[in-house]
Amino acid sequence: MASLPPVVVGNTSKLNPEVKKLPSPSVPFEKKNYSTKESDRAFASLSLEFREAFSLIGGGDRKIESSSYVPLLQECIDTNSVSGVESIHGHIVKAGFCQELFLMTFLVNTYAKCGMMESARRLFDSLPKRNVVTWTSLMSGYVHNSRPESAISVFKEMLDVGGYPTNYTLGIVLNACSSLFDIELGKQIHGYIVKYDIEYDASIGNALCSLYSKCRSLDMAINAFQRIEEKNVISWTAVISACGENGNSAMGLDVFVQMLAEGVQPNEVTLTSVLSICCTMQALDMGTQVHSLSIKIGCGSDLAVTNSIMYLYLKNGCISEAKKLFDGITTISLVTWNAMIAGHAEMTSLAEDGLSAYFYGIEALKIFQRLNRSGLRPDLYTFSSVLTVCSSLVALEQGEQVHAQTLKTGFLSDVVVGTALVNMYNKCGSINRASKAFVEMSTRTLISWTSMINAFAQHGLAQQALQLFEDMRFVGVRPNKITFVGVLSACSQAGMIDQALAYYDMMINEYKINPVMDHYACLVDMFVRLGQIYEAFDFIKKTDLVPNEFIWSILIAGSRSQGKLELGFYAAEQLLELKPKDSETYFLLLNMYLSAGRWKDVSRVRKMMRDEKVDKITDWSWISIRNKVYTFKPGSKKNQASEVAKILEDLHDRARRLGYQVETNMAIVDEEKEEATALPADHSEKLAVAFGLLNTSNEAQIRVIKSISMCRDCHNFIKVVSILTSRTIIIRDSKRLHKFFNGQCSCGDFGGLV
DNA sequence: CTAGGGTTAG
Repeated sequence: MASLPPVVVGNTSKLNPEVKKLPSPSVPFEKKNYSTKESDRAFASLSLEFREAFSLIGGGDRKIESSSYVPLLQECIDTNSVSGVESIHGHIVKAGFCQELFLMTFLVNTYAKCGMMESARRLFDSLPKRNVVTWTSLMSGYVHNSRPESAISVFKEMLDVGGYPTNYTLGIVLNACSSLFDIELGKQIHGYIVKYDIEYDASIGNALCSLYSKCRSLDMAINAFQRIEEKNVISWTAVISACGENGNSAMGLDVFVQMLAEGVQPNEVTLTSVLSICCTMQALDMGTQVHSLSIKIGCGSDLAVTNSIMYLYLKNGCISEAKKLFDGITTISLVTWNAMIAGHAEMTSLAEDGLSAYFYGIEALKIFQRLNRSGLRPDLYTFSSVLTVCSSLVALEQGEQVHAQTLKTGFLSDVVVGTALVNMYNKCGSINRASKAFVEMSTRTLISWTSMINAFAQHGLAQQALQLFEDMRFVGVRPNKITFVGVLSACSQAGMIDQALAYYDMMINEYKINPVMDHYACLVDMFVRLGQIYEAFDFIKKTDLVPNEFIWSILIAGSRSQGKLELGFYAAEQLLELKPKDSETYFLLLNMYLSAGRWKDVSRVRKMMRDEKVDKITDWSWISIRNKVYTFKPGSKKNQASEVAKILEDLHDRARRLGYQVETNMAIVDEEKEEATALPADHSEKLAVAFGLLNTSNEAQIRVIKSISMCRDCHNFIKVVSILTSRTIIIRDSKRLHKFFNGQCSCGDFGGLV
């Protein structure tokens, strides 16, 4: 168990040590007599709905007591009725109950709960006397209305006039610290709590637990939890959430099981926290059990619980279960919509193949449209997810529309939305607009900086990437391992070997970040780009690195372009062993043996493909023009006579005159197998690009998505097409983004190209 | 008067 924090005896002198001996907060009611006329007039001033409620408690009767207003005020809280509070307040004034401290306190609380902090404060200031509950009500109001700094200043005011805090008061102050991430004040309060030995109290312990959780100190949060004498369901829930929020999901689930074992009944809030943990752990089994449990304990229809389960199912690919839950919800909240959209957005990266990923993305956009029509207003969660979807769909037009919507609604100023926008423009091939979006952000997080650095790197703009990295360090943001992936890949693309090694060293020694596979991949990539393929192999051996698929495909591409065939075969066989179910790899290997004329190996690979039932590869491309999606398969007969085929033929002719040579050995053609392997394949992206050229204006960018990675032949061809047509052509394949312009590609003609 | 929850970016 971790030790308690040091007691900071800061400005706690005003805190009263007599915390345990507080005067009873409730003030006895004083009964008064009122004239009939007065009472009737007061009753008439009530709004209709409350007059009705009033008569139920005998409001017409002239002997009404001050406490009779409490249920009415409670009703205002429950229904969030602003006009109701004002009306009842008026009635109370007329009835002459303004001296009733208890009632006035309740009124302050009611104003606060209804979000009317100005009224609450005005009433508070007008009171001739207040007790600690009045003070606490006002503070709690500020916390609930997202004004934690006001809550703290009220707390200081109270201490200044000699008020005594209670455990409730301290809980609220801790809560305010938590919203402000003010760990310093939090520790002072904690010091006071330790000094007067009241850590055992649940309202204090629970608040401490969530404070430390929010301030990223899981040990302290657990410590606070353990010191609570009578742990209630809220204590357990707080500590479970703390585990989840601080990256220890497994412990969170353990604590949940322990809670059940100790016979503490979870409630809907507990289950939501647990479900959220299941989600991050992709623990579908546990989540399903919690789903059953939620039904058993009667909170199966709680909206937050349902949203969590729905999201869990989505993230685990159980679309129909998620849809069933969604359809069963009677009042769909914004969070429900957001979870649906985020779930589908997530599916686009989890999907097995590019084609299904694409359809999940389309589905997410459809849900977003339905949300817009439903009358609810999208928020920052919605916009961030939708922008991510636009990124994976390379859907620039939709992305621009969402951009406009974020501007109009004011959510553009949110840092997460801003970062999502940077990524959207980047992944749609527009580095200039990505950079503009980044520059216009008012605040930036590590993720924002990292996104922009990686964006520059992906576009082959090494200098800008490195400059931005230095800017980021200059403003004091600490890079993480993903930042270094951007930095190293920028160096590697530009062939800056010395800088790459220097940054690699900086990462390990200055920032104490252990290299991961992506960093190695950058360095291997760099050696290969510089033509040092044996150095690349040496580097792998030297680092005891077990290469992953990405590294093998870099080595394959390098070996092929440098004519080191034996290395290429070796690497390809390794890749196949690593990904035995990957049809793309089989075709790659097949092509390599075919082009080398190694027929024995050709038939061996063919046999393996038959055994594994790999007989075709889903080469699909699609292009979106004016919000309509067009899908293409590799050159099938029906396209031969079309205008698309004509354009393509013409482009081929003109490309040949510019020196382009067809590579005839690429076998990525389905259906007409045997023949097709010998023919220059019109892979799907060629058709999609031709279609795009035909159907857009002369200056427009062409943006195509492809389900598998581009082959070398198509890559060469499209480069030439970008010269012939003076167009920018963007192709996002399964591995990376290719932005072709004036005969060049942003990938630097490299990176797993086969 | 009090404490815990669901959905966002690399």
